[in-house]
Amino acid sequence: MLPKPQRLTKEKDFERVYKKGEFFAQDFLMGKMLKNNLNVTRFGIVVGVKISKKATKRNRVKRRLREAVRLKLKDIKKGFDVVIMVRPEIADKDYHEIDAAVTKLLRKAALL
RNA sequence: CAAGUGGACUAGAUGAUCGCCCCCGCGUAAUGGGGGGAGGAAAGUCCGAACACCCUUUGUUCUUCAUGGCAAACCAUUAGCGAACAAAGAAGUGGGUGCUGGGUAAUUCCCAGCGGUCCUGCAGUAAUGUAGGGUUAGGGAAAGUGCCACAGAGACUAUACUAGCUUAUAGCUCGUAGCUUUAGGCAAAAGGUGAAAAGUAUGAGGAUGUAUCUCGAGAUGCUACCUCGUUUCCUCCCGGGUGACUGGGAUGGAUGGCAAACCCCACCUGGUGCAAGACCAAACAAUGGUUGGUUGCUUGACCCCUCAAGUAAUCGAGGGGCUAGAUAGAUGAUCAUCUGAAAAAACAGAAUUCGGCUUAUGGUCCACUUGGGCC
RNA sequence: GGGCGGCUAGCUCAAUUGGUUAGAGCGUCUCGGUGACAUCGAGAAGGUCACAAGUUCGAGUCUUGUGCCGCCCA
Repeated sequence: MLPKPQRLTKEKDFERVYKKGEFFAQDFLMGKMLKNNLNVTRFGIVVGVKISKKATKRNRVKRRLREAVRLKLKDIKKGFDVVIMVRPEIADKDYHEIDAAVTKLLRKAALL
């Protein structure tokens, strides 16, 4: 799990990133990012019902994504709000594939 | 051995690294230390309750009018039978339940029983009875309405097509007799239709009628009606049972099915739901809505053990235990080893709480049923 | 968390208050027609009425349970 200050929690924060954020994508991952004028980078992870109707599978995907992001936190540039979204193919991927995709995604966004 | 049904138990272990949530009367300048951290279904939301607020009624107590002064502000309301506390839910538009007794906070749930029904065995000529097992939404059809397709003559006010008897009429014929046409009446035992044919069924004997077969007579099958025996249901009487029901007897009687068709009867039911509600702050003249936060939030119809009551569901007493409480939402990720056929081993993620029901599902064990093999 | 609705042919929809063999349009296939195609004409195939159980003589229709899809409430 991410430390609490580095989570995106408020509905309004998500709305702001959705409307004004810069879009990028890689494989089965998508993201939007926006400067937040803080000295930390905050992450929000969105896994919708379309990924799977089973709550257990969605939770598994979210945990793996968070873990992949958490292990890279100290190398990530500070001062952004990032929302990560997923496509349905992620349901069959194991942790190592997700980890590799997250690395490529963050490099593409120039956060890493 | 295989399959099915029912029941009980279980839901990987250990270690390493990196993390998250809650608690601590452990501790610090800070870093830290310790403890706890998803399910049997957490699911579906099909029921029931707790709890909260609102509505109505009643009772008790307190007060005799606090804020504000009728509106420029996003919306609504704003001067009155006021406020607080407690108890109750009358009426039944409507909704729900429906054999009996018990359990429970309560139920459409659970337990035990009664009746029906199905299967197997036994008894009997048969109807039927009886033992075991399964299953059962099971009040009322002599309160009323409605429906019963197709087929069939007729389908609940029964009914006359074929065959039969009979009256009238007209025709053929020499003819009072015979045959035929048309109209009406009688009769429900035969034929054929259907889920059902008019309403208890069945056996024996008599009797009547009829169909088929062969040489007139006989044989076989069905049979109105009568007698006797057994039997279903209704009514009444006497027993048994808390009761649903049931045993015996009597004279009298015979009422088609469908209420998961309308309906009738009996009983239950005020409404909304933690997105309930409460508090703090912001804004407003005030209150509410609104926005942000706190709370409600986990000690509870709780769990475990022993003894007692009860056929059981369940419950009484004693002892012990504390077992998630999040809020973009924790309870994890990766690797290694072990058990294992397989650890990528199923189904699946708490959101106010609890009790049921239903559905999904890996493994182990037990009981029963069916089938096969061996002795 | 709470509330509500739907499911019939490949697609879009019917089925008259339980009744005989579930229909229509589009689409598909075959034949005709054309040098070939379209339009057109003729014909045919295609349904576990979402699934299961029950009530009934009889169920797409009634009852109950299940599954799937969708909508509403901050």
